[in-house]
Parts: sequence; structure tokens; C-alpha cells
Amino acid sequence: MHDNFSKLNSEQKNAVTCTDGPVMIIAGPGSGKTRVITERIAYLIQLGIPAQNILALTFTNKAAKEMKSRIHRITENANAFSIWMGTFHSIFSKILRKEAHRIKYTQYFTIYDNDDSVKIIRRIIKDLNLDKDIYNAKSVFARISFMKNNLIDSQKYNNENELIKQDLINKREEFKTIYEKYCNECHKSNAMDFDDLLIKTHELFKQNKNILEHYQSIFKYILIDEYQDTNKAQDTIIKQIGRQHQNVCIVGDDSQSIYSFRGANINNMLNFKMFYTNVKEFKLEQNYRSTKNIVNAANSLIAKNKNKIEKTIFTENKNGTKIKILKYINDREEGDQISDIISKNIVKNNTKPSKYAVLYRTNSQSKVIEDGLRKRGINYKIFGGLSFYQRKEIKDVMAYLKLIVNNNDNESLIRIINYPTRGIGPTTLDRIRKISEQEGQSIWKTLNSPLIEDINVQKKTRSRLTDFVHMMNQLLQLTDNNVFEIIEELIALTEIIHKLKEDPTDENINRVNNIGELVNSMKMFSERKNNNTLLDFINEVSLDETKDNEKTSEDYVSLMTIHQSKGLEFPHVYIVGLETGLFPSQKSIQEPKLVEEERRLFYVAITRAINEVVISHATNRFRFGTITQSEKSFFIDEINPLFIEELTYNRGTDFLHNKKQEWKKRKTPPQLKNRNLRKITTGMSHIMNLNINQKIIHNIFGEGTIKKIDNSNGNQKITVLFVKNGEKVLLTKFAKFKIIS
DNA sequence: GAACAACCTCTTTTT
DNA sequence: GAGGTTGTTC
Ligand SMILES: Nc1ncnc2c1ncn2[C@@H]1O[C@H](COP(=O)(O)OP(=O)(O)OP(=O)(O)O)[C@@H](O)[C@H]1O
Repeated sequence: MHDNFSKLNSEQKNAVTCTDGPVMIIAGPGSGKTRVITERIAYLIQLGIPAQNILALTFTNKAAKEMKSRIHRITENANAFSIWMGTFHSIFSKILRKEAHRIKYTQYFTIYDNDDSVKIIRRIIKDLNLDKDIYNAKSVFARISFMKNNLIDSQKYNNENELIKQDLINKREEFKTIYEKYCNECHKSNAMDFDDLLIKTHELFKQNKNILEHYQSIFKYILIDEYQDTNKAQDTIIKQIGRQHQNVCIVGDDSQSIYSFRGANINNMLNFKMFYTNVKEFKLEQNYRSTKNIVNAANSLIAKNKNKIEKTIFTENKNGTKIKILKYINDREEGDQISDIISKNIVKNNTKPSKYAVLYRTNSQSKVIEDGLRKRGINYKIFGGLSFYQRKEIKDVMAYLKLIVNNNDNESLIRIINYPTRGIGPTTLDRIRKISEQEGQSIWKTLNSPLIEDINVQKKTRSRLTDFVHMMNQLLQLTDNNVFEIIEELIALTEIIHKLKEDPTDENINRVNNIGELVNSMKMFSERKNNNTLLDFINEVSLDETKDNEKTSEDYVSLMTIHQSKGLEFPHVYIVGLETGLFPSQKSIQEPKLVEEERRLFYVAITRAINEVVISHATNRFRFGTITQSEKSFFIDEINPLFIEELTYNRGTDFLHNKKQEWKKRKTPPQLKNRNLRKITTGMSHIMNLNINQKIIHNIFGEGTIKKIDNSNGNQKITVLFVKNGEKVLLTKFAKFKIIS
């Protein structure tokens, strides 16, 4: 009855057609999990299930986009487009806008990004006169975020003895106060951070039975991709909705769990069977994506992880070529040469740029690749990173726009009250904030009221304040105009561009251009038929959902972090920067658990490839304004040497025309095998002469006392209680520390 | 009190 | 390489 079924194997078919009741698919990369989800959606619609009753969730916007286009490919049914599909955050934000009044927000609430959140927390810490080194704003925020994602609010925190103990050890007695103040500040500003989008949804459903029932009756069929990366908040909301109809289909792979830093927990997936009744479980073992060599290499890598569900992953695809390991003298050379190889292969094999992807651990690595590709005139697109909308000048303009929609947004007001500079400095601002705090109202309310007369400032400053209020009031009138008119008026009234042009440094010219681009995109936005209000615009920007300019060509080399590449596939994959300290990250190296997660990340990277994987590393890298030396990542040596070949590059020769001579095989695989095995064993038997209660000083965690020493399997682990950072498990092989007693 | 320049600090990964 | 913080000048 359905053409595409011919393209499914029998297990996949079963998973697709088993539409009633809870279904769980745990399977390896490239085994068709996403395909099963998309086919299932098409199948449900074909069965006559109204599209509005289907909820399909993903973690990233890119995954959502990918799934939409896959559905587009397999069904002509126009209905398919009215399913609820998107990231958790975007779907929940829609629900929250609609129901905001029930949880004491208005539908115009602002969404704060991480920078906004950290700034607010920094301000709170300063207001409380706390030590900014002990209360590092970023780590306090990370901790708040972690708790929110685990549904621990500031009240529940009181019962979390373990967490309280950690904070005491870290000398952060006031953590709870900050947490409370932060939540208050957001609420008073009618603003939610990313995590609030989850926990407020949870709260909404918990407190309003009828609302929950309403959404249960809408979302009769729920499908979620990459379930291994759900956190507690997300898992709980799905349970709230899903328990009614039990038609929940989850798909995931524990070996691809790479988001534990934002609270993801694979136990959510593993416990699925306990919450729902009669869970049907499907296993997909055949990889349809990659060559045998790639599958084998990936298998040999992930075998090094102790923590995993055993799975067999095999493929019937052709053998393919070995993974190439390339070594360069520095990062510039790496970027340049990788670009060169891609550029030449595009010509040589007559392939499209879109068949190539360059993947990396950190966003900052994109720079050198970008330069190389641009130099050669190759189309490329960088995903993520410091996006356009995170640039200072754009955030400044956006802050005005957010204020127009939600004038209680303190954070945005503080951002722009003196931008462009208009003589309202920190002291004045502090006074206004104090009064607002006393009155229990937003800063704007204070400014826009007779209270402005009570602020203890000089005449001059007061008139600056009233000028500002006057200007803002003019802007606020524009709320319902079209977004293009708003931005034009905003630029005219604030003189932002005018002031930047007065001092035409390169940087400022760039800023003017960027603002120009923002104006352009708002112009395009304003020409939409619907969903074209300022609130819509801000919402899309905040959730990073901005539709790409249709104008840009589709044919480009993709540059992205491995995190973003999850769920995607490319014929040719280049993984750059495989250096210990970068990948795995310096911050992970010390804790075995984190190393395992990084290893999974590498696993994800390799398994994105259809035909070819090329891995590179550089001996010198420009980081932190200085050149740092780095060694080849030990992850490379964990791949069975049978599946890789290491090559070293001779500068100044031409790769394309005379491959054999340019790329000299540095080691033949058998030699390599022995060499590496020896290396790993010597590396492992790294046992230092240490004693319990010895004091050490660590390069990152500072002073601490050794509490436990574990010499089993030659890989010495020590448990250290740090004065400032609490207890950590370190591998002495990697940890940088000195013994001080 | 505000503005600007000079220093310091920190960069994992995402919504 | 961009934020915040500190120091100096107006
Ligand atoms: N039965 C099949 N026959 C042929 N090709 C298939 C089959 N099932 C899936 N594929 C193809 O295999 C590739 C991988 O599928 P898909 O992306 O759904 O896998 P996945 O399990 O979601 O992978 P990952 O977990 O790595 O994201 C896709 O190109 C898909 O079209």
C-alpha cells in the first residue's frame, strides 16, 4: 500500500506499522532510525490520523529541518506539513505563549539567551557583594541550568543535601539566594531563559489539569528522535502528555549521547520501559550509511567505552577506503590544506561541494577552514558558532526591539539605556534599579512614572533621562507597525548608525553593515503573508529558527561542530583538530566519564560519513593569543589500525597530480599496529607514587587532598577533594598537578 | 559621574 | 578576539 516500504527492512517495517502503544527503538548509527520516524509519520497520515494530532520532536533546529525535508520527500500529502514538528524549545514556547497568563506571564514574554542570563547573574552577585571568583557567574549559571533541567527549583533545592553539600564545599553558601533572585528577576522582566521554556511547560501542565488534558487530546501521537539526549525536564513533560494515549515512539542510541552537559541522561531512554506498559522494542543492527571500513573503525573506537549497551552493527556496503590521518605543522596549514584537498577533489571527482563536511570540536576552529575555502572560491556555510544574532551590535538593536514588545524586560533596558552613549552612567542606573526594586516593578515602569523625579541626580542627568523616556515612548507606539517600519524608525530615533559612522573604524563600518543586513532581513520578514509581527520576528531569532535566506545557494561545503552534525550524513567527512586537549577537550580529560562522552562524540563524527573519513591534527595551534603545542589525540590510536592510514604532508608539492610522492605513507598498518599497542600499554601503566591525604595543587581545580587511589588495570585514578571545587576523579596520566605535602 | 583606554580573563559542546 | 573590570581623564 505504501511505495516506500520497499525501502525498509522487515524490522524497520514492523517499527513503522506498530502505531499503537509505546515503541522504543535503540539502534546504532545509520541504521535507519530517523527513516523509521519519518516513515511512521507518513504512515500515520496515510492511516487518516489528522496531522494536527502528531507531535514530532527533535533537539536541534537542524534536525527538525532535516526531518521536515525527509517527510517532504516521501509524501505528497500536503497535510503532512501541519504536524507539530520542531525542537522541544520551539514547540513548548508556542504552547507557553498561548497559555502564558496561567503561569503569571504575558504572551509577550522575552526569551533570554545564555549571555543575558549570565549577565543577570553577574549583576546579582555584584549587588550581593559576593566574591566574583568564588561565585563565577558562568558556573553559577551552569549550575542553575543543570538544576532547572533536573526540575529542581530553588525550593526543592532545600531538600537536595548532596547539592547543598557541594555548594558548601565550594564556599557558595549564597547559591540559593542567587538562584531565587535570578528567577525573580526573570519573572519580573516577563522573561524566560531556555530552561524555563521546559520547566514552565512542566509547571503549566502540573498545575492545570484541564490544560494538560487539552494538550493530551491534541498530541495523540508523539515521536521523538535522539531520545538519549533528553534531560529530566523534557522526559517528564513527555510523560505528562504521553501517559494518556501511550502512543509514544522514541528512537535513540546510547552510544551517541553527547549532551550530558545540558542535563541529558540516557537513563531516560533506558527507563522508558518502566513507565509505559507493553513497550514494543525494536533493534536495528544494519548500517545502511557507511562503508565497511567506516563501520569497523567506529566499532573499534566505541569498544573502548565501558559504559554502553552492547550492540552489533554491521553493514553490507562496500569496503571503502581507509580513514586517512593527516598531520600538519599548525592550524593555519591544516585549514589551508584541508580546503585544498576538498577543492581539488571537487574538481577531480566532479562532486558538489554539498557532499563535503568539515566537522570540529569547537566553533572557533571554523575560522581557518573558512579562510582556506574562501581563498579558493568554494561555497561554504558555517553552522552555529557566534551567530549573526549574537553579535554585539545586533544584540543591541534586538534589545530595543525586545523592549518594544515587552517593556518590562530589564535586561534589555539595561543594555541600551546608555547605548548609544547618552550620559546615563552606572551610578544613575544603580539608583533607578534600587527604586524599581523597592517598588517591586520593572525599570521602565519607574522611568515612565512620576518616580523619575525622585531619582537623586543632577539636572543634566534628569533631562537626559526624560529625553530617553520620551524617545522610548515614541518607539513603543510602533508595536503594531510592520517590522520594517519599526526598525527604520528605531535607527532614526536612536541614531545608532549615525553615531557609528562618526567614528568609521573598520570595526564600526562592519557593524553598520551588519545592522544593514538586519534591516534587510526585517524587510523580507515584513513581506510575509502571516506570522510577520515583531513578536514573531523576535521569537524566531531567539530560538534560532530564522529561515535561511532563500537566495543563498544550496550547494556548499558544510562547516559545523560535531554536536550539530548529529543525525546528518555526508559522503565525505573531514574531522579536524584531533589533538589531545582539544578533542578530547582539556576540561574532559581528567574525568573518565567525560572522556567517554568525548569518545562518543568522535564516534558520532566518524559515523556521519557515507564514503570517506579524513582526520587531521596539527602540532601547533593558535589558541588564547599564543601558540600552543599539541599532540595527536589519543582517540586516533584507539581506532583499530587496520582501518586507518597515517600520512604526513610534504609542503610545497601538489597533492592532486602525484599522490604517491606527495603523501608518503609514514607507517604501514602492521607496524602501526604494534607501535600503537605498545604506546597504549606504556601509557596505561602510569602509576605515580601517591598517598592518601597527600595535598596536591591542580592546574585548574586548585588545592586538594587525595582521598582515594585506584591502581587497578594500570590506569591510576585518584579521587581528590578540592577546597574550591569539591570532589573529582582524576587520571594521573593526564592530570596536571603538583604534590605539595 | 561619565567616557574612554588599557588591562585582565577565559573559550566545549546547544536550546 | 571579546567580554568585563580597572584606571585615568574630562
Ligand atoms: N532499509 C534501508 N535500505 C536502504 N537504505 C536505508 C534503509 N534504512 C535507512 N537507509 C538509509 O541509511 C541512512 C541512514 O539512515 P538514518 O539517517 O535514518 O539513520 P539513523 O539511525 O537515524 O542514523 P544516526 O543515528 O546516525 O543519525 C540514510 O541515508 C537512509 O536513507
